[in-house]
Amino acid sequence: MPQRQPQHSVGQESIFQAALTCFYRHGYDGTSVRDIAKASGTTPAAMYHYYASKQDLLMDIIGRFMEQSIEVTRVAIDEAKDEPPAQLFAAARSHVLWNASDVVSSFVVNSEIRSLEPDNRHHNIAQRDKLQRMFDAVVARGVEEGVFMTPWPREASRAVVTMCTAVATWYKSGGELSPEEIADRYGAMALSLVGSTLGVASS
Amino acid sequence: MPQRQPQHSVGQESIFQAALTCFYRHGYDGTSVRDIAKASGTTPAAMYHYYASKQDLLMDIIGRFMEQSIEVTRVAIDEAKDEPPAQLFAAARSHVLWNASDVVSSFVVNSEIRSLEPDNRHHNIAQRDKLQRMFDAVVARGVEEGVFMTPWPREASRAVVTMCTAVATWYKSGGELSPEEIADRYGAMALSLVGSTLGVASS
Amino acid sequence: MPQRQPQHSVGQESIFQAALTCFYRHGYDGTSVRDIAKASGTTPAAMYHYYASKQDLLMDIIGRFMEQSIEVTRVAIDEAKDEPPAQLFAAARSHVLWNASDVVSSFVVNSEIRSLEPDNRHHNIAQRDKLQRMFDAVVARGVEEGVFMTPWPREASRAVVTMCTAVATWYKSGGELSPEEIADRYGAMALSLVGSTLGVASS
Amino acid sequence: MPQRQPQHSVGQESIFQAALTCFYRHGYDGTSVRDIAKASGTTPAAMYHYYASKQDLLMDIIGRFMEQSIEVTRVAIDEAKDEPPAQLFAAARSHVLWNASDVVSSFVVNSEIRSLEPDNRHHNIAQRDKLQRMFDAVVARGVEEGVFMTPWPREASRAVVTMCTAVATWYKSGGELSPEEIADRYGAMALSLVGSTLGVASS
DNA sequence: AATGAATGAGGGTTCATTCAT
DNA sequence: AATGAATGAACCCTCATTCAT
Repeated sequence: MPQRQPQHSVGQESIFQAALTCFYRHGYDGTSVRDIAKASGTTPAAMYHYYASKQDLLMDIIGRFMEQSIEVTRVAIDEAKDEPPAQLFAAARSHVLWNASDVVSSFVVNSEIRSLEPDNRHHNIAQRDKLQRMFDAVVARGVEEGVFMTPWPREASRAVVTMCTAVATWYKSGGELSPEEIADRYGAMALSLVGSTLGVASS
Repeated sequence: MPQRQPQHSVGQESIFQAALTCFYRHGYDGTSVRDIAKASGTTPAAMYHYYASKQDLLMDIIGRFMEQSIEVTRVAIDEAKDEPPAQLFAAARSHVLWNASDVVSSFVVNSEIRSLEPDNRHHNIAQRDKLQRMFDAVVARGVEEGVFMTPWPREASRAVVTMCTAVATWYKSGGELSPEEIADRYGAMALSLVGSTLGVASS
Repeated sequence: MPQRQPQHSVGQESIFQAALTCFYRHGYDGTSVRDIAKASGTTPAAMYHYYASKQDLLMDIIGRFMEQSIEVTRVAIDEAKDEPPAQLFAAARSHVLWNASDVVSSFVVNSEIRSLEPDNRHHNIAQRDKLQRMFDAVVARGVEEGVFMTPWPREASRAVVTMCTAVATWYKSGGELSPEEIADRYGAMALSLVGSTLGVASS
Repeated sequence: MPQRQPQHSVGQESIFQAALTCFYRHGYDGTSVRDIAKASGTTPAAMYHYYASKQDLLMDIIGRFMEQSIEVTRVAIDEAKDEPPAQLFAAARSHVLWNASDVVSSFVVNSEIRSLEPDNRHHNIAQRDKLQRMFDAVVARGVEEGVFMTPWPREASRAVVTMCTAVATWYKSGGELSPEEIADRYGAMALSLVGSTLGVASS
C-alpha cells in the first residue's frame, strides 16, 4: 500500500484536508469557501493563495486520488502471479483495500464528478476508463484462456469495479470485519462473478 | 413494471419533472429554485404553491422512487417460483429493469441522500434497509436450503443490490444491449455471486 | 361610552379584527396579507373583496378610531360643567378610558402612522390636530380665566394628551387598578400639570 | 451630556447611521437591507461584515441608546443636590435633553421594541425597567419625606418618564424653544405631577 | 504568508396582488 | 362571496472572489 505523501506545504495540506472533510459531509456545492476556511482555521482568502479556485481544489482532490487508484491497481496486478484468476483476485482485493483505506476521499471522488467543469470532467473520465480497462484486460485474458466462463466479460468487469468501489459507501472502520477480510471476500466474489474455474487461496 | 402515474396536478408534475432533470444534471445544491422554475416554464414562487421548500421537493422525488422500488421488488419475488434461485434472479432482474427504466430518478435518489435533512434522511435509510432486507432474506434462505454456497451471505447480498442499482450510473437507453438483456445478465451474475448451484432460465 | 358598532358585514368584520390583532402584534409591515387571512380563517383573496389594499385596511382601522376619539372627547367636554377644571378633568378622564377600553386599536393607531401613505397620513395628522386643539382650548381658557397657573399652556396641554394616550402602551386589563381608577388619577394629574388652583371631585 | 463616540470603524458607523435614519423613517420591517446599503453608500453584503443580521443591527441601536439613557439619568441624579425635588427635576430635565439631543434614536428605540426577537426584547425590557426604577426611587423617597404629595407615586413616576420620553416624538430642532427651555419646563411639570411642595430654580 | 474589507451575483423564500372559476 | 393558482418584485442573507495591506 503506497504512502499518502503530502507534497503540500502544511498550510496547503490543512486546507486540502478541511476541504475533503467538508465535501464528504456536505458535497461540493454544499460547501462554501468559508466553510473550508473555518474548518482549516484560516480565512477564505488563504485558500486562494494555494488554489486558483474552489474548483481547482476539487480537481486536486479527485485527480490525486484517481492517479493513485490506478497506480495501486497496476502494482497489484504486476506483483500477482501471472495468471488471470490471481490477477483479478489481487486487483479486486487491492481496489477494495485502497478505497476502504480512505473512504472519505473515495466517496468524494465518486460522487463529485458531476461538479467538475467540462474540461476537468473529461480528464477524470479518461482516468476512470484507464482504471476500468486494467480490469477489462485481465478478465478478457481469462476468458481467452478459458479460465473465466462468463459470457459477458464487459458487464462482469464493470460489475467488479463497481462493487469494489462501492465498499467506501458503507464501510465503517472499527466494524465487524477488517478491511483485509472484506477485501478477501470481494476478491473471491469477483472470481465468482466472472465464472472462474478455480478459486485463489486468500492470505 | 408499474406505471408512474402522476397523482400530481399538471402544474406540480411539470415542476417535479423539471426538478428531477436539474438535480440529475447539477445536483441538489447545484440547482437553484430559479433553475427549476426556468426548466418548468414557471416562476420560483410557483414551486412554493406545491411544495413547502426545495427540500420538500427532493423528498417527494426520493420517497416516491424508493416506495416504488420496494413494491417492484416485492412483486418480483412474490411472482417468482418459490425457490431462492428463481427469487434472487427475479429480484435482481427486476431491480435492474426498474433502475434502468428511470435512470434519472435512480441516479438522483442514490446520490442525493446526503442532501436530505436529518429527519428525512432517517426515513430514507429505513426504506433502503427495507429493500436490502428483502434480498437478504432470499439469500439467507438459499444458504439454509443449501442451494447458495457463499460463505458470506450478507456481503454477497449487499454486492448484488449495489451492482444492480449502479446500472443506472452507466446505462444509456439506445445502447448496445436492451434493458431486458442487461437485466438477464445481472440476474445470472447475482446467482454467480451467491454461489448458486444451478442457474435459472430467463424469460 | 359609545358603542363600537360593526357597520361591517361579518366577513369584513372578521378580517378587520384579524388585521387589528396582527398589526398590534407584529406591526403593519411585519404582517402579511396571508397572516391576516390565516388569522381570520379565510384566504388572501378574500381581503380584496372588502378592501382595495392592505393600506386601505389600515386606514379603516386608524380613521375609525380617530373619529371616535374626537367624538368621545367632544361629548366629555360638552357634558362637563362649563368650567375649565371640570372640562379638563373630564376630557383627560374620558381620553384615558377610551384608550384603555381598546388598547389594541389605540396602540396600532399610535404606532402605525408612519406606515400610512402620504395622503392618508395628512388626513390622519389633521384628525390628531383636531383632538389636540380641543384640549388646547380648554387649557387656554383656564389660563385666561386665571384658574390654571401654568406658564406654558401649549406644552402642558400636549403633555396631558401624550400621557393619557400612552396609558394604552402599558395598561393590561385585569391589573391592579380598574380603568376608572386610572382615569380618575390621570384626570387629577392633568390638573396638576396645568397648575389648577382647585381639584375636581371624581365620580 | 456625554459624547456619542463612534467606537465603530468608519464603515460600520456609516451603516449604523444609515440604518438609524431608515428605521426612523420607515420602521424596522419597512426598511430593507438594500435600503440601508443604499443610504450608506455600500452594498447589502457590507452590512453582514459588521453585523450578523439586520436584527443584530437593531439591537446595537437600541441597546447602545438605552445604556446611555440609564447612564445619563444616573449622572443627573448623582450630581443633583441630595433632595428628591432637585433630583426629580434633574432627572426629568436630563431625560428630556437626552431624548431631544437625538430624536431619531429615541424614536426608533421607543417604537421598535416590538421588532426585537424574544431574547433581545427581554434584555431591552430589563433596561427599561432599570431606568424606570431610578425615577420610582426618587419619587418614593420624596413621598416618604413628605415633600411629594401625590397619592399615586407609581403612576406619577411612570407618567413623568412617559411624557419626557415622548418629547422626541414631536420635538424638532430649530423650533420655537431650545432643548434647554423645554427641559426646564418638563422638569417643572414633573414636580407638578408628583405634587411637590416646592419648586426648583432652573438654570 | 496571511487577512479584513468589500462587492456583484445569486441563494431560498415570501410579498402584495390579480384573475379565472 | 369566495378561492386556488399564478406571478414579478422584493425579501434577508450567503456566495466565490478580489485586493490593499
